[in-house]
Amino acid sequence: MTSSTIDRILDAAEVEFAAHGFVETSLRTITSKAKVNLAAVNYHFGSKKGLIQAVTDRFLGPLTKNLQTQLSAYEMALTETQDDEQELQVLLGILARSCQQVAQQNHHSLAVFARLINTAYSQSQGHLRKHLTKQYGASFMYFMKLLRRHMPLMTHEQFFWRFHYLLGILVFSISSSEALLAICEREYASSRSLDQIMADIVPVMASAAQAPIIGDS
Amino acid sequence: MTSSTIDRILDAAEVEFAAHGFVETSLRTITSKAKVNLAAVNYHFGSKKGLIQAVTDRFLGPLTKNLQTQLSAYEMALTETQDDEQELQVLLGILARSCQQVAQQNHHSLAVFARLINTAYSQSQGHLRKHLTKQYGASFMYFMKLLRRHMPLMTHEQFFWRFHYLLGILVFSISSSEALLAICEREYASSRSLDQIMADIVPVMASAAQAPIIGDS
DNA sequence: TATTGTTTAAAACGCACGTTTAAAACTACC
DNA sequence: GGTAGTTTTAAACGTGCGTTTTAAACAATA
Repeated sequence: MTSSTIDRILDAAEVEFAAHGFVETSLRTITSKAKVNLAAVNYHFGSKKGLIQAVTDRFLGPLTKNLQTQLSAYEMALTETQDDEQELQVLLGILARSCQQVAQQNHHSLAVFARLINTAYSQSQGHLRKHLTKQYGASFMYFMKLLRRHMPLMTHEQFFWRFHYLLGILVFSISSSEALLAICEREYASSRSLDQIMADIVPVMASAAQAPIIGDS
Repeated sequence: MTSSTIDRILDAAEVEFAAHGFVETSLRTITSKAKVNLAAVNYHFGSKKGLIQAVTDRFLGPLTKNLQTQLSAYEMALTETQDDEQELQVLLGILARSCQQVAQQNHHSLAVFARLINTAYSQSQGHLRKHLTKQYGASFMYFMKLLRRHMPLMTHEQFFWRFHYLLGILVFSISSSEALLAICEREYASSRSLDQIMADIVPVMASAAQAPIIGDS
């Protein structure tokens, strides 16, 4: 099997990146966990940056594809006269479920995704963010366009901010999910899962989306 | 002036930590920006970890103190028959304003704070999180106790999750504020500030807090 | 089987990091 | 003014990192 090395590197890297982040994970720990020679990363991926991109692309591709198909199906069925509140929750549910389905295939990819978004937005000179929006931005633009319809009274700027407040719920929930689930297990003896979190946040995001506008511009 | 070195280190460290995070900021860049000898950090703070703690303590102290006094004042004036929705916004506004006021004294401390929370919740074996809750947890427990009154229909577990969803809005907004403000400036030619963001998110958090409960437990 | 191209292996390179050291400079007090 | 304690300085130490190199092992083809 020729690609066994590549896959083992990607799997190990995903786990370590999800647990300790990009910079705090060394190629030496990745390659040792993958039981692969150290030089294999640079041989197959060129550099550590190339590996990070390969890891993220592996789930970002399916995620956007999944999102895209679900969104167009949603837009098709939109003409029927339905409750706007309900439609909003369906739309937000699509986003949550897309994340969820990607996570089902690989439990760690979603944590990597959240880290990716967080680091991308944490640097104002966001080359990573620009790369993400250039590569996968179309799907998210599509999502934003559909979401925009449910917040017609906002200006574009107000919607921009509100959208990122909603994104904060999603990203923080995912990136903190491991810690929060552990606390929940210990404190309330309740074994939840990431699926339940993703289901939980949909009505919360919907309410946040519909909150009155106060901004002065 | 004896403590000039210490203060210059703290100031420079805060700026660099806010901009590039803890691990990606080296003592060499900090000491060179502070125009101070490299060894000064280890001399005055013992280690890099000690410096990080000193930087965070410098604003975490005032923040919790500020929060504490505002919360007790809030609790005093609570007996009057007021709109619950309005009181909730006041309470959330206290949290936002506490962050805001700390940020006014030092523009970068709030970004460091957001990074701190993010990294604390990103590791499930969160020694940093436990240290934070042990050191400053009392004020946040107090806040949670007051917030809890506005969500009486939830179980403790449901409240736990909902609280962290709200926290996601706050933390993501702060940690992404620099990037988002830059995008907003470029895209909408609108010069906003962190103060406006803090004011913006209050009604959003309030709506998120009041969202219906769906969770199965 | 010989040859070519691809993958793995072990070792080393250069670099940046946090930290330590030991002497110099400074400060304050007798 | 000399001395003890504190702070600053310059240099080096050891470590771990990403990366490169060179050769060996392997695979496929003729």
